[in-house]
Amino acid sequence: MSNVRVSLPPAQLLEGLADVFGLLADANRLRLLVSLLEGGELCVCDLAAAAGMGESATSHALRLLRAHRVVKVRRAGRMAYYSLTDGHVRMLLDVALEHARHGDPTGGLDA
Amino acid sequence: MSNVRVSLPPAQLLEGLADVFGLLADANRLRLLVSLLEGGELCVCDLAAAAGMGESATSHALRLLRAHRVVKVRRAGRMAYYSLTDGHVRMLLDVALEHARHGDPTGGLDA
DNA sequence: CAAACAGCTGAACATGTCCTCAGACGTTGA
DNA sequence: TCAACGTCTGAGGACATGTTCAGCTGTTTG
Repeated sequence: MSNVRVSLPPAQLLEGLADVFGLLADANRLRLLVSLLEGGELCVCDLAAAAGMGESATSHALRLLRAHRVVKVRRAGRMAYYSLTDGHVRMLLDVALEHARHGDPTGGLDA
Repeated sequence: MSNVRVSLPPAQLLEGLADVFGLLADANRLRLLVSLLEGGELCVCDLAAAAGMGESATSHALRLLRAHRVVKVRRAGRMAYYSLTDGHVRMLLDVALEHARHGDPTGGLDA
């Protein structure tokens, strides 16, 4: 052992960070979020169609994203319109997408 | 239904993105990565100590990160020195940490 | 009102994840 | 050579995750 001292961020911060990354760690949720990033405000059935997933699964996914304040709802009659909450997630999404799209082909990451 | 057309990135890109986020979706792995971000190049036992996890668990985690080209190894005798691969992950880590540390307190994300 | 609609929810099930344990390997030092 | 060391690995089990299914609420329409 080599007496290395590394000062890590507090556990709470890391757990929170891991949670947020966890929300982005699912292709279907990414589809929903990217749809919202482009579409602005969409209802559940449109989101389901866009992401190609069942409406129940979509609802479950949105529930999760909502619980973490990543998306917000506006209810109008029997419709529920979802949109992105301004926050870190939006930025992470932007950054990740930007670099994944026309990113380095030999890029540091595979898939 | 409202005839909304949203053009999503190809499935392969989204899957890959989700995979990468998945790697960051664990507090222990984050600890390892942040340690490497600060420490530069560390051996398994130091990483284990820094992250406060067992050496077997550390090895398993590093194996995963290695398989995805997020970290690389340099072997010297019976030691294995790990370091970050330059790539998207490093940037995502930087961005996320930066904004999580002195980020907005009312921030767009909870935990 | 009744039926269709949009969405929400909980249960059940299948997968996946991450840890520990035990043991293996090659390396180093006595 | 033998034992300690650093690391790696597979098996096993506990736990989390994501989907579907069935049924529910509230809203609009015929």
